[in-house]
Amino acid sequence: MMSTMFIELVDRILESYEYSFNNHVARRPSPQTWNKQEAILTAALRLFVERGYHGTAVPEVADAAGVAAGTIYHYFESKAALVNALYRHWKQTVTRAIHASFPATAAPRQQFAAIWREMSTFATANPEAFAFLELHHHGSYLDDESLRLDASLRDFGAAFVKNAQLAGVVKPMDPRLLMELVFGAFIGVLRARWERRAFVDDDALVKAEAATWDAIAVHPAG
Amino acid sequence: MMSTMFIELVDRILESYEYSFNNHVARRPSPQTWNKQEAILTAALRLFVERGYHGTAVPEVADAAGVAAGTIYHYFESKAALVNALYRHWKQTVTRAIHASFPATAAPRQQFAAIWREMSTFATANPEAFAFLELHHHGSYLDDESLRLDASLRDFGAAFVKNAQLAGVVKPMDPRLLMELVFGAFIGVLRARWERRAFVDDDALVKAEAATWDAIAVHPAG
Amino acid sequence: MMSTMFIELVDRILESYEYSFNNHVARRPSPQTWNKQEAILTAALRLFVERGYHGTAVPEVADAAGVAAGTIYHYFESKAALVNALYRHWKQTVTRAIHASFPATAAPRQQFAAIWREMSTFATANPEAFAFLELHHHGSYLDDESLRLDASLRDFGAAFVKNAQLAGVVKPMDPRLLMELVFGAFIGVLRARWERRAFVDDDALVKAEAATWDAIAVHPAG
Amino acid sequence: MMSTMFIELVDRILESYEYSFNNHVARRPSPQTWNKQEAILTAALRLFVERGYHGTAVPEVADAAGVAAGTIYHYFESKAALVNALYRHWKQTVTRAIHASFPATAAPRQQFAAIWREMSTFATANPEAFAFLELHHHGSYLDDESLRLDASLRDFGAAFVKNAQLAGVVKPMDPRLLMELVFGAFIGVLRARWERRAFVDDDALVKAEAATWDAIAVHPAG
DNA sequence: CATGAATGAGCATTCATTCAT
DNA sequence: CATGAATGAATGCTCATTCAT
Repeated sequence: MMSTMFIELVDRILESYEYSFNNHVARRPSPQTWNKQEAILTAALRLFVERGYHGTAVPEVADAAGVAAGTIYHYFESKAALVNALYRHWKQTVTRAIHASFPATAAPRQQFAAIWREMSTFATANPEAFAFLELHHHGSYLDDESLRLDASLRDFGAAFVKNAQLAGVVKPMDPRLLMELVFGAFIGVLRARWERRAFVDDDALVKAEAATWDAIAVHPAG
Repeated sequence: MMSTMFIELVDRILESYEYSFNNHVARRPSPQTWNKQEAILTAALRLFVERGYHGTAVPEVADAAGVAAGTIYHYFESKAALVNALYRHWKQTVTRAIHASFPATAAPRQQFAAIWREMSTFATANPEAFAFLELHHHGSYLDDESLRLDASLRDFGAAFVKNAQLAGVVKPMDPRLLMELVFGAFIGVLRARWERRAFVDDDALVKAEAATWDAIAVHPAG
Repeated sequence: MMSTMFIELVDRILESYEYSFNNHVARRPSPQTWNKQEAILTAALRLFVERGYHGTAVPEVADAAGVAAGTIYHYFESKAALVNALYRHWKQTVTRAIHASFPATAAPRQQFAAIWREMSTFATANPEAFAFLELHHHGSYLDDESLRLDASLRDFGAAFVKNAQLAGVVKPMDPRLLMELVFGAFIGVLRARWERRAFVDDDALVKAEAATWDAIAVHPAG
Repeated sequence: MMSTMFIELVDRILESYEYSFNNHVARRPSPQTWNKQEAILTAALRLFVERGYHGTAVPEVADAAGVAAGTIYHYFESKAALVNALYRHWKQTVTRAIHASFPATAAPRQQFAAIWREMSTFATANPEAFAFLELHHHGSYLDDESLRLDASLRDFGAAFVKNAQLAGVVKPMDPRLLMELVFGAFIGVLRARWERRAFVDDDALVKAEAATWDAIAVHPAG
């Protein structure tokens, strides 16, 4: 059974979907410029992943996007606004996907599997976006709104853990700690795949999911 | 029982202890200059963690270390040599600590606990060093020797997992995957502490260790 | 009579006129930016002559040209590219002038006078450019193309000497040696004027020409 | 017959021999340090010729000389003092040699041959020193004393020309101009050898001497 | 909207010189 | 005398941002 708090959290997250990456955009683009903004974001994603934020020059992004350097400043107030828009866009995408597929009435074990599966799907379909979001340290340039989005996904994870603990199937520990442990394990596996230190196919991801569930699950002979 | 391969790996790691962070230092310092080199390394560690490699200017490091900008180039050939010396120094320190306390004849469960305990001790005693080593993407500026050191610690972890699998106490999956999953979980927990998203004391670390063991352990009823 | 080899050389030189100093320029400038590029080249010429290549700082060139330091790098890839563009521009100018006024069908004595006159005109009209081209040691920063241009002018001189030797009016010695001797004498005279060690007007240049012809000419009684 | 003026000039030059390259030296060295000073000068000569004055770092000179960087400042007040000492040393050496072998009572033709021969000998025996003295533009760092030494050799040359004109064997032109023309021709030939643009052996030098004499000589049918 | 030339502060690095030992 | 660590101003060059077109 779902706790009230969890339900409320989920609602709050749904509301936050309103925040698009246009929040920090200099102007509201007309349809025909959409392609240019998208081209900029796509180029920026690749370059930020390849060389990092500080290692990527704005004119390089412009070149890769096929636009002039000045054009970037029509769509984004600054380099920092660009990286935040990127971060927000993809963080919302993954958050939305997780939530959309979350089986609110299923058992925690199935919910866990669903979350893991959704993150796997996202990381497989958008490896650069996943690398950008989770494999980099976004030290100082993320703004409050970006950090809030990140926190909201973690809140969701922690709420799920708390709920599962109420159901008695997850270890009675700090839910935040367990949530971070699970995310850490997932990221560890995906980073190993990204950095080609391990061969990780769908089957391996499913097995890793079962193993990670074991980490937080209550075991008969614990 | 310990496999031969595992023993050999451990020996190779012991040999690699010879490499000090003076390997990539421009000049061999005399005793009285040691303080200056240490001051540079300490300042660089803090700043690289705070702002990242590309986000930190060499003159900033010099200021923080209380030396002139040019002095850094008496001790390190370049900014890249400095960050590699730093990386190597701390990676060796943690590798050495793990190995020194590794109970080669104990059961895998105790070995796992020892590794986790040593990493916890290191991360608690040197939080900045741990953040530097594990929370950053060390993209393009790490050299082969630094990468080798990182790989050697992962080899050790994978060898441990393989050995534990031979003993039948760890799940029969790709040992590299399990190793990365465990490291990821550990880093996740420590990152949560570093970024103040969770209160993680020694007790919590011990509990997290038990949970993470569950992730890779074979369980009676699955 | 003109030797075939000489004719061919002259043709090759004519072809090389295609190479403008924009060859090594970072971007192709639009008409209105021409002034800035020219301002940079003019300032660089003066400063390189006054203080030498290594003795001139790029920001000094920028100041003298009335542009920002960074602007230089819009027009030239590097300081070395700038000095090569400068060298090439003026070397081509003088080479072109010599060739354009070369009386291919005249007697060697008149050809010699024409070459000398053209070099004199150039050195008088562009004293800084001549000083830059001939009074400096262009050690390590000249690239192959620049060296090729220099060589091509010397080839032309040597070919002229060889041709004049065939006509029996020039001493039967290594034509390259005679050519270098003549160029050296010319540079010596012009350097004396540049460094104000002698008063050298047009009349003096004409007399010096006659004297230098005597150096290579066959004399009745030796 | 030798003019009085010429004799007096020669005397003044002889006096100037007193100025050794120790004039601008920080301390008067004791015998055992002579080697170090010499080592510094030898290393500096080579490096200044190879890379130019501004292109050579003082610590590089120290390295090449096998001394510490600070040691150079025991012998020379500054980098400029070092290059001036070097210039003076070699300029005096060549001046002394020319004068020592100058046949004061011989005919101008023989005197000319003697000067040329002495310069050839010097340039052959000390190619780096000759390259340093004559093939480089010593723009801004030569001090008055160095310039005076250079001027005194040119004065000698001009006086010789004037004397030969009195004897009626040299063209009646500005003697300074003829002197510069002759030096220029000589330098042109030697530069061609130094830069390997022509094969110049002793025989070629003798022939070049005869040619250069023709440049300034009065010819029957001029 | 879009451009890209222009800016100038900031970067990593060098190097002439000093000075404590 | 001799050293070489230390300095810090200066160098060649980059790059986020602006703005005239």
